[in-house]
Amino acid sequence: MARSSELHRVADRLHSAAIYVLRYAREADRQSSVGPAQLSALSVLTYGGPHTIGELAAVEQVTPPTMTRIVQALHERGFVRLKRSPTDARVTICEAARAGVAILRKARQARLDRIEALLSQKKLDDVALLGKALDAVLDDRH
Amino acid sequence: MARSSELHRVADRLHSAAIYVLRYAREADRQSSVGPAQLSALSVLTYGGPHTIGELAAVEQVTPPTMTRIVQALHERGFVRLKRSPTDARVTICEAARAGVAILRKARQARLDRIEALLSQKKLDDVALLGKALDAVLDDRH
DNA sequence: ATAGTTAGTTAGCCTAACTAACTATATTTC
DNA sequence: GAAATATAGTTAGTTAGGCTAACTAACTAT
Repeated sequence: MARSSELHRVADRLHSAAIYVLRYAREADRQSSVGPAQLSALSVLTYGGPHTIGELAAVEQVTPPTMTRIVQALHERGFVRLKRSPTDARVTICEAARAGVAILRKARQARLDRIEALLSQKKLDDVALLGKALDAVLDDRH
Repeated sequence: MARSSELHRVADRLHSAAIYVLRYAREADRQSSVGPAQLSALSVLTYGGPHTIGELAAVEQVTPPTMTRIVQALHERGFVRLKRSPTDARVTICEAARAGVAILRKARQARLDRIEALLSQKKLDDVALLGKALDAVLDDRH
């Protein structure tokens, strides 16, 4: 457990850094035609396998109606397959379709390329240090 | 300049971490009644002093019409003061009002509290390492 | 004085978030 | 086994925040 003043300072720094990094990365999304909420849901389906609407809503921390719309948009574009649960007819199971996986990979790579460009301006040692620090502090959620 | 594979890995890690941290912090905004775009603009005005609409749009990396609306919303709520530039009648100068500074401080602190709670679960050394790494990698933009 | 540029606004569209209220299906309870 | 309740998802309507296109007002330069 960290000293309070240091915690304070790092929380502030992390907040600013997160805003800066995502704002920078988001510029890559403008090409992609699929918004960040849709990409994020698609990412869960691609790397985490099929999920119900409710599960997706919980993972993405949005309300069910919001996830309904996100999934509808993905479905209209052919990026997910939908089917009824065989054991519970209320439940809709979503699965990433081939085109969805492809678009996700592409959009994700565009974001990572931008962040990489940002990091490549920095010293190797500093980047390695950041890698180590992130590994230490963040467990593998999301 | 970092090795390509390491850059790759850190970019990915930083991306995930930024998403996670902001998603977590954003929960604090639900109380606040002022949206993130408004808060961010208010932050620029509070810590950076008066700016024109155009300057704000540039800093926040949004288009001028978007910033017009953000500033209008802040003005309606009494969080900013507006005045014409004395030297150029096209220009609108925005300045944080007392109520704006207050709401910003409160909302910002709520976000930082949440991030701090996240960090306080980690080891002191790891948090300090992250602080060092962020200091090294990010210069003081934003 | 007119032509061109710059600052900002208006209008209209989109995504993505919310709440409230609904339908359809499952489950529980009497 | 019927009624009551709970759960999964949808629909409807609102709000914030992003965009482009097209506009007005004001300044600048020729």
